[in-house]
Amino acid sequence: MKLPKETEEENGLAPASHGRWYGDACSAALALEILGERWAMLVVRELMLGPRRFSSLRADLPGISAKVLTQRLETLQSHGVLRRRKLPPPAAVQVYELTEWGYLAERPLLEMCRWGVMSRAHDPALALSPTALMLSLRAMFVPGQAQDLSLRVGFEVHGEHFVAQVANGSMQVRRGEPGEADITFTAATAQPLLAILYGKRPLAEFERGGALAVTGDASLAEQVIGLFEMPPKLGTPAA
Amino acid sequence: MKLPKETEEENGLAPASHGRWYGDACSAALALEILGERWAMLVVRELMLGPRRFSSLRADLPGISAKVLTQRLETLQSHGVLRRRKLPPPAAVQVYELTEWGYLAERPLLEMCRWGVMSRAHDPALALSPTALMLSLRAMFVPGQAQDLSLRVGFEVHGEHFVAQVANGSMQVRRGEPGEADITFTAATAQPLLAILYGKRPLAEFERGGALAVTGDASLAEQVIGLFEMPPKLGTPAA
DNA sequence: CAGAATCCCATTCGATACTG
DNA sequence: CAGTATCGAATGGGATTCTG
Repeated sequence: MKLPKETEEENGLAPASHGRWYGDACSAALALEILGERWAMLVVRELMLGPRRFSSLRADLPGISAKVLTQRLETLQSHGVLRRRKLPPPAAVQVYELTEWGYLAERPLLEMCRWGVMSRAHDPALALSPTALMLSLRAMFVPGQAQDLSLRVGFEVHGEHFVAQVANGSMQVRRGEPGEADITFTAATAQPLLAILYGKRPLAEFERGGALAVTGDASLAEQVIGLFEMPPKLGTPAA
Repeated sequence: MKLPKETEEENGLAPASHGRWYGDACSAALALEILGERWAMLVVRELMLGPRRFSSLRADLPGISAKVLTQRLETLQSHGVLRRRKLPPPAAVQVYELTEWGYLAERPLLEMCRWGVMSRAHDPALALSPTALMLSLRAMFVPGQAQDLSLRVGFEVHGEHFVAQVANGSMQVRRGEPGEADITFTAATAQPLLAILYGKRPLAEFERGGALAVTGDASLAEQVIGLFEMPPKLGTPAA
């Protein structure tokens, strides 16, 4: 145990490639070992809606350093959660992309979302990346409200475009160009969208203030808002 | 930031009672802040089937030190995930117990289970606490297989007793005395149970070896085994 | 821009020892 | 039994710098 580290740096796959290990057959412990490391699950979150570049990831993970991001990407790659990929020649940039298994981490991630939002310590006023916002939509989506609804909702947040496609009581979210949607919400930050979708604040208030624009079939707005619901607060009030 | 620590130990509830903070409105980030700390989610796991004592927790979390367990219990309590409770006079011992919100962490926990088990790095030969075994049952339970089944399955592992109650296509697990069940599996460790329930190894093999005993209506064993299924392996093989 | 390499402090972990 | 106290070692991770 006190060997001056010899054959421990060579293999990026040993029992624990970063030194800790629960020694527990519980698969949750293994998952925690991989996703529970600081920043790891948030990196996965940022990749959940498609491949991203290093600097793009860094921009949406406020506070992460280049070093730590590099380390996490390496570790996650060694565990098979993501891979490094070179885009074909015209672009020729390098991106990080979740593996099939990595994409399946959406379920634990959304459950963490739903659990965390029940805490009274949750503060929606903090910064929220476009990807995190779109994933929160999936977390707070109430299938029952969408049984006979079929529509495409566009979102443009901080210049990034997404489409939420509602059909057969379920909803997918993907990156997509504007114009594909029946109704589109445009905002510079996530906050006004949080306010109207989850806080159920009147849309007009934010449209007037210029914080939020709605284009397309605006009559669908109320139905869209009805698709989402936040769980009740249960955590400790503040102490 | 360099103050000789004055008003920092007093409040166990500051913005971040242990110093790190993602500064992210994403509720998953908050959940990670609380449950993503080393050992935290495993402590919650051990409490998931009912209140436990300090030494009992420690015994089932191989490798945790008293110091770290104490710290985690404090932090989790300050976040409202668990509470410290004194049992009524006859017993008068102190136990830790999840709050309502704490119990709701079962969903993220089970999703982590289901995700982690898809890794080829998952090693079922490692130690598994009785509680972790019982929760794995809930994680691997396939509702479809139990539609018209109604029975109570008893488990005795390492001297601890549990009952899995199957009805209406769902299954609850709780601590319970032997004799409440239609069929009971008894084993000293979790391994033989993992082998027959998930590995679909023949029951007889372990009964003969004395690693596993079945009492009650043994004809139900096959049906019980059919209730559970492991997801396919997807993670990196080993490198 | 995408990292790799350094530096360095603060935190944290785990082992051991101690206590009501 | 249920923790507390202390200590040394390891690690984490922020900032900065350098490079292809």
